[in-house]
Amino acid sequence: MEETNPISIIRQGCKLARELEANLPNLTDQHNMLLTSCDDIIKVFGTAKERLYTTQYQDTISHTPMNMLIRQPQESQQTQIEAASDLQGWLRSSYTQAMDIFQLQLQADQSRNPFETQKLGSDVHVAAGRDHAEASARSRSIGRGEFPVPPIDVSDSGTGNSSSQRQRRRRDDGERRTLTVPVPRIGNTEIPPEDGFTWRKYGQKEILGSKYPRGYFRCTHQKLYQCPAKKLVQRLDDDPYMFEVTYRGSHTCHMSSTAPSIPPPPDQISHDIAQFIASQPLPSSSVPLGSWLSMDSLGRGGSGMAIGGGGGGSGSGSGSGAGPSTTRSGKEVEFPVADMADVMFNSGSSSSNSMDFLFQAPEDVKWKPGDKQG
DNA sequence: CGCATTTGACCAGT
DNA sequence: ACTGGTCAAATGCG
Repeated sequence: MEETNPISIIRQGCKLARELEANLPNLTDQHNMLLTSCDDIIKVFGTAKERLYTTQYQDTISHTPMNMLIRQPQESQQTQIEAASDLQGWLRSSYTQAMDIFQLQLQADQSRNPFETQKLGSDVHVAAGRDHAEASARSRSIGRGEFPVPPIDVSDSGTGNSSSQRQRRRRDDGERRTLTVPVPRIGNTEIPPEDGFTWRKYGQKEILGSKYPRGYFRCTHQKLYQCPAKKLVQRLDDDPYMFEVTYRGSHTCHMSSTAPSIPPPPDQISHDIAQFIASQPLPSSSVPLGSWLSMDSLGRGGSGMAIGGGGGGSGSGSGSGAGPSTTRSGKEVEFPVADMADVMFNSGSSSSNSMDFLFQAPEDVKWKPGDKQG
């Protein structure tokens, strides 16, 4: 591409995304075409990100996928932000798609050569994590010779001890992938970054040498699909506005749209959708569907005690837990958008705070770098 | 009532 | 022994 202006590149990417969506009905069966198209879009956005990175956003956007573009409209770059504002929906949905594709490709790539995933990650940019983080992660995992092993298999991990003690699985997923993503500076900054999947928190732990606790998440559908995917989310010590997200395992549940390992019972699907819907602050109808699908993590005002809650003494449920604060997202959107929309808008939307909370001054968002409130 | 989160305890790896 | 990762009871919320 000849363009060098990042915004122009972004526009190009959005255009591609629109074209893709327009042709979506014709391409539903042509996964290769879809992959190619998505890849093109991803590359375009990746290029845009590089431009941004190498020019003026370096400080804030460093390792950021396009969602960062969207998520910090308050300070400088007003012009670009305005120009990009109408693209937000597309960017967000594209980001979600990119993550999906990224996951898919990772899975495919992993099966071929787990060591090459980083290359793919940097290509996709969505996962172009810090080198040192990646390196350290790899040195921790791959360095020990860990490979993706059949997860879920609770039977044992070498020390088949059986007997009465409860079994604890460890390193049931081998591969790790670390990326650094920005904290949304608007809305709730406590919410871990959106990545296109739904996660359920199962633990939090203080990590030696880190100011902030590490949150442990697993796929919401772990049981349903026996999905082994997990992620660890931790705020960076030196940059509290960045999360280091480590993905472990890959989503088998995600593959349900193409090659489901275990098809979920229909009622479970509707149950999931119902829950998903119920937990969403439904936006005004003017907001592109794709946008708010991935927008939820930005502004779910209130909940999201997922991260940083409090280390040693996070007051338990005290936090305005507006319901399940799993990082909901478009993962369930394996269904046609129209269907999803139908379901959603039939569910009785009432709220109309979509973009509003996104761009309102984050004044009541009290970001406490120390957090420990002690 | 069901589900998600919190949190202390337990377990595995180094 | 230490640290990170996971479990599961307790708790809270819708």
